[in-house]
Amino acid sequence: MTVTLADVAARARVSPATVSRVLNGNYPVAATTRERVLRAVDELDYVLNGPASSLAAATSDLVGILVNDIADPFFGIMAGAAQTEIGGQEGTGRAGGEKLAVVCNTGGSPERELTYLTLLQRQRAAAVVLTGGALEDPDHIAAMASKLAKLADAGTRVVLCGRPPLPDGEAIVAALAFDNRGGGRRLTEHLLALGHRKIGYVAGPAERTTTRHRLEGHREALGAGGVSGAAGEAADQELLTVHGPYTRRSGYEATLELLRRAPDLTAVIGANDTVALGACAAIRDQGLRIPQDISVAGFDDLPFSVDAMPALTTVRLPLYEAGARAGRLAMGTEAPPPGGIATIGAELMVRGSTGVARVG
Amino acid sequence: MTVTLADVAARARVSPATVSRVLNGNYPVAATTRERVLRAVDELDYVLNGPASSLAAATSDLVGILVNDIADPFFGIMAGAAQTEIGGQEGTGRAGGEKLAVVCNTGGSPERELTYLTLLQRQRAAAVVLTGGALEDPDHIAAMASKLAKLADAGTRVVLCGRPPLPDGEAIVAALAFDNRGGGRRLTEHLLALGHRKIGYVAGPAERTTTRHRLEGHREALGAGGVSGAAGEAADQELLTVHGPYTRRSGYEATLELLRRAPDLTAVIGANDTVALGACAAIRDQGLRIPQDISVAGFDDLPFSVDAMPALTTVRLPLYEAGARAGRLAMGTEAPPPGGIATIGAELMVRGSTGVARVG
DNA sequence: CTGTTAGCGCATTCAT
DNA sequence: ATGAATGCGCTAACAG
Repeated sequence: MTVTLADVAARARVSPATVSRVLNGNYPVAATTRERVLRAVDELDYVLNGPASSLAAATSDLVGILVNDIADPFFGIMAGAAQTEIGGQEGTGRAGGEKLAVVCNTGGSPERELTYLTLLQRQRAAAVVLTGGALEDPDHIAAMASKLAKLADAGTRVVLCGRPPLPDGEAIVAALAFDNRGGGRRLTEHLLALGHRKIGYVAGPAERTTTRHRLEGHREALGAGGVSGAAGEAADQELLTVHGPYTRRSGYEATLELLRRAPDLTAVIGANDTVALGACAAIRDQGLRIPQDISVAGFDDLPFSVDAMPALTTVRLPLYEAGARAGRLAMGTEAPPPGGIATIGAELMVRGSTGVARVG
Repeated sequence: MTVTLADVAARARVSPATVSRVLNGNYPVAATTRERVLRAVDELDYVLNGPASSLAAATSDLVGILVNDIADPFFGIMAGAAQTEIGGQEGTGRAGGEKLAVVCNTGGSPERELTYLTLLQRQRAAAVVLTGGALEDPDHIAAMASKLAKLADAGTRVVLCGRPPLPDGEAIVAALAFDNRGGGRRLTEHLLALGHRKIGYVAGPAERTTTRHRLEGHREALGAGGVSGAAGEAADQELLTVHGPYTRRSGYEATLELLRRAPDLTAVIGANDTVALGACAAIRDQGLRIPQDISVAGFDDLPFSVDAMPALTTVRLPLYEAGARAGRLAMGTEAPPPGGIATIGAELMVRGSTGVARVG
């Protein structure tokens, strides 16, 4: 029924072992023999049996890329870059040594994150790339650390991309972390320099590393700027912060809420660009102008941010480069950074959505 | 070293077959025995060997979802929906019967599309979902048809989502096609009703089904509206059409080109929303207003389209619903439509970016 | 309901 | 450079 290695061997008048060797290309085979075998492969339209191959070799060519939200270009860009790096070597059309880079969407659910890792472990994946911020729940962190350690034990290469290293990060090949704190700080410094003192902050989901780091950078800048230094002002800051998911809707509603709490607001920072666009919509719906009445800033610099009117001031994260590097790290084609940890810079992009704070 | 089924069996004092049965849950096992086995699984921290399992059973739990561009929410939304439907049954944390839904990014390259299919075939994937428009090159169509037939032969369920059926579509389980032609027609009818007669069209990549169908709908409406009926006007239409990739940049540059060719243009249609946003930027950079001077419309109704200023008139495609349905079709949990083919409606969303055509 | 037996298709020793 | 033999870990008949 289905063509096997033995069939190819018979047709090429060689032993199965020889066919295996030419297919895997990791063993010397006479040129004429190889030719004969490849011809037989084509003629029979043979396709290697992956499971059998993986079983015998005790490793597979599967590489998993985990993302929190596949519909968000933030992850799409990183995942696409990693996948290009991993599975990009334009196949021969035949059965070569290509890796199968696949992306798995956890939807931000910690359970599904663990489930996917188990599934990948079950497949004896060659590598796993985890992208984006992590949940800060202690139980989940422990479960993840244990799971990743087992994967590493079984020979799976683990790479973190846009995610800070785990407490006990021995198991991982490398962690590429974004400088969310620094980015957040620079963004707020920019607003302070424009004279803003009442700055609303629509933060991301609570208990996520990304959310916390960006917020910490923001408050760091406020403190250094003397805005939240005085007693009583910490509570004020709490008042000016609202948490929510990374959606336009969250940005819209949180901004309305902030405007209600503090009508004298002169600027709003969004957890990311999508949230910031929601904030823009809310502000305009209130009859206010951007940036004359209220400045708005985002985070990530996704492709559409430059298209907003006015164009969005934001913090650029080199998503493609980070994803590509993670892909190479997973393949073992790039040396890990010293200590296994690298911090990736975040660059402030000043555009039209932020301006001098209005007076009064 | 690594824990196997036999180890679990020994610890639970049952035969390997029994362990296999409780793990796969597709065979009656005494409750107390099952309990004992599951305890042993947990104690030993056993994880099923996927390749071995797939080899013995001659099928795997892998489901591939192919997308043209993972960084584009158009695909992200469909893929995410399909993945939720396929791998969504919140795992027990242990090793259950979950399917592994994975998305593969072809980047629009026909070679990579075929390579991924071969890789999936090699893994003996349980199902494959192909999303988005297809390339119309005859060679590629033939290669795809042949490859899909082989996959189907090997027991892989093939589902098309947002892609028209293949010429000889016997092999596929179902094809869910978007009504791109109807959507394109209604969009242009809307513009004609507003008095537009000179309509620029920034089309998608040539030789793609999606591009052709949307364009056909557009021209159908023009013909019915008497705009391109007269002789000589066909050439005029060619002049008003520019092809390019689905990018903002393409929309921007093509629009500048269209404006150069026909300064009396009163409307521009983008191949999709991203392209339309690029068109908006170009128009504004020329000092023109939307929609007073020029109307702009897109396609897809991606989440950000409503955030443009003014909000984008576009054609809504129910991407999430289509993806979810494709997922269920792939799982076999939903009956295929009659004839295996279903056309999914495209709804016109009129917003602020289109208005009455200026006179003169 | 449970145990026994046989492969699944390939990679890899060892020979030659 | 090639062939022969062995086993990877599991599922699927069959018995019982």
